[in-house]
Amino acid sequence: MKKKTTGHTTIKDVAEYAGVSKSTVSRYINGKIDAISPEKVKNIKKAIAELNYRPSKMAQGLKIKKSKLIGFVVADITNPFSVAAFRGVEEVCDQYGYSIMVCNTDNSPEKEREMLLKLEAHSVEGLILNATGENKDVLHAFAEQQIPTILIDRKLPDLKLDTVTTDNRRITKEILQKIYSKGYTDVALFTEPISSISPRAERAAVYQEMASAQNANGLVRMYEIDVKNKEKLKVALRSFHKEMPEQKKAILALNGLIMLKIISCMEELGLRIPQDIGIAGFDDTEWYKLIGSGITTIAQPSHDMGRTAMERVLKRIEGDKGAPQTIELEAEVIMRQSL
Amino acid sequence: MKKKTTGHTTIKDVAEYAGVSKSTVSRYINGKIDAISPEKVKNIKKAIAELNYRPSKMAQGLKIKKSKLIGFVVADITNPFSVAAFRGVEEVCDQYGYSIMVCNTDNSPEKEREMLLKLEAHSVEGLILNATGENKDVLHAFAEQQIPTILIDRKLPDLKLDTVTTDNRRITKEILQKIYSKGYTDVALFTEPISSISPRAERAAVYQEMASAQNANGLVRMYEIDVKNKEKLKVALRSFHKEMPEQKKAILALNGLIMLKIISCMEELGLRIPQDIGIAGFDDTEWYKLIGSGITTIAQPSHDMGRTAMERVLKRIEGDKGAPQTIELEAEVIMRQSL
DNA sequence: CTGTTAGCGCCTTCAC
DNA sequence: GTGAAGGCGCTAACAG
Repeated sequence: MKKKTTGHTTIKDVAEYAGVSKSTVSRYINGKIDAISPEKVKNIKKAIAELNYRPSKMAQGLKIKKSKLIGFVVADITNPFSVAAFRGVEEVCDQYGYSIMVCNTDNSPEKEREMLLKLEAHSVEGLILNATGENKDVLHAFAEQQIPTILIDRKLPDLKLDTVTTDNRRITKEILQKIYSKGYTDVALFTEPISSISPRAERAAVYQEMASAQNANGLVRMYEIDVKNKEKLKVALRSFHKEMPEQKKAILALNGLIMLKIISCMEELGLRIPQDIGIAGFDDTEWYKLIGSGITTIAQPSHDMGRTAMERVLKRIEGDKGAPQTIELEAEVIMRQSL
Repeated sequence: MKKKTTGHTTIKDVAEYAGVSKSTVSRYINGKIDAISPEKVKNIKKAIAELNYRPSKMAQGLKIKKSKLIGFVVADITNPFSVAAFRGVEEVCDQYGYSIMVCNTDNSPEKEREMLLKLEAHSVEGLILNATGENKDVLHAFAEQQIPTILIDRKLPDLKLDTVTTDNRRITKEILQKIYSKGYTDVALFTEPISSISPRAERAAVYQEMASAQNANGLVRMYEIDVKNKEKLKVALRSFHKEMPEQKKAILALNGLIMLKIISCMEELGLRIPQDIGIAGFDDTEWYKLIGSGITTIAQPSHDMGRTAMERVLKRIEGDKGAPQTIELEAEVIMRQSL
């Protein structure tokens, strides 16, 4: 009956130490306490404490087919959105005893594929995915194995999956209206490549409609920029500033990353905000209010999106077989002085 | 021999479909291909592809005692340091087929304890920990089970564990020298509660030495601030600014979070940087160069710290039994215009 | 080269 | 109330 001092303690050790069978220990672990005689309960409790026993999730999982693992796959962990969403996911995971495997795809479909396969191999019970737009086949495999998958932020139209996003169209319209109502007559959109990323596409579409109706001469000015290429961004910025100098100019930055690059380049070019060009964008950071006199932006409920997504996962795990639903959370325009 | 269309495919399914035994499939999975007749190899490959088979890590893990899981526990996922370090960890994890369970403790020892126990239950093969300073007993349990644990950023003096940090003393000294050499005569330290967090303690200690030697009247001015309490911070800021107005004043912010709060409060108080008070701090963000004319700061090699920590974990997993080592990476002062 | 056997740590009938 | 037995999906000798 002496304590082992090394290696992992198993249910067998506990059983022997407590002088009962493995079954009884198992019952104890699983809370069937009032089906065990009080004395044995006491012994088992003591054994567990002294042996420092922790039931192996792997063994439990193998048996009952529940890993207590959730996969959280983000396109860019560097994006504050990802971190905020993570915290939301985490809150509800903690509450229900789930752990989170975090994967970062860097917007690379290949990396995403690897991560998804890895998560599948690890038997995650649910998946929260900020998708690149590819790997439909793997997602299909998840569906076949009944592993609930929730899309976050980015929709995948042809894949009938639960989705949590923002009301991109409405909010984009709202901010553009505010821009135009401030007298801007030449509004440009700066964006990372849209490819098939739904929020980008939706925002761009609304911009196109509104710009062609309200920009001077109906000119739609969309600049697709590779954020790694600062020089090209500067060229774009300079050319936008130079053309039609008599118009009052503003830029709508399609996400936080490109906003950062724009501000940085404008500074280097000696372009003033908002005197030379007004700016507004998506995503909010605490830093925004400290840049110049504050950056006007759209704050997404990132944290809530994470929470909501994980709550959906939970519902599915609990057996909800309802039709996939798309949940749109409300974003909010925060007016500061950059317009 | 027909394909199952639902549920998880197991090694048994593959074996039957390919007309071989489970052992042979197992051999295939584990790369012992030249110990199998070419024809069977072909059949197995085909079966795996058609059945969409992915070996269960849980079952493998149970058998060979390798979960391919790494626990990454950070005190504050919101801190850019955590994200940068994560990416470093991730890089090497990807390379070696490990997955990462990310846990956020919010600097709460209780939450940390829960997370650690959870990770232990999941049989992580290694642990990278940005510690709160408590839970030595659980860490002890990890050691007993030979689960390599690497401390990152924050040391735990009485625990002889591998540790990856920054040369806090040297770099703090360097930046303070730069501050004093710019003619500042009244330098204050603003910090979150130091408690027993090693980088904070080390930075504060160096500050105390240098301030008592070089501040006017040898005055050491340390303000311990709860970052949640903006009012108290403002009071501190105002009082620091008012006392001895004839001295040239600067603040050293002990980390990025408190820096953010300081800048924000100074703005609200109408205090100008650096005319009224010069500032410098720790941690770097891309935003720093855009605030005013740029914030002078210390950039930590966060990403490398993550990489290095994970590399250490790997060495330990591979059997390195050497004495625990403390690896100090070099930080760097980035001078901008806030001083 | 390949199949049979015996577990890994745990849970779950099924008898007692 | 309790233990013995079987099996989750996989690997690792051990015989052929």
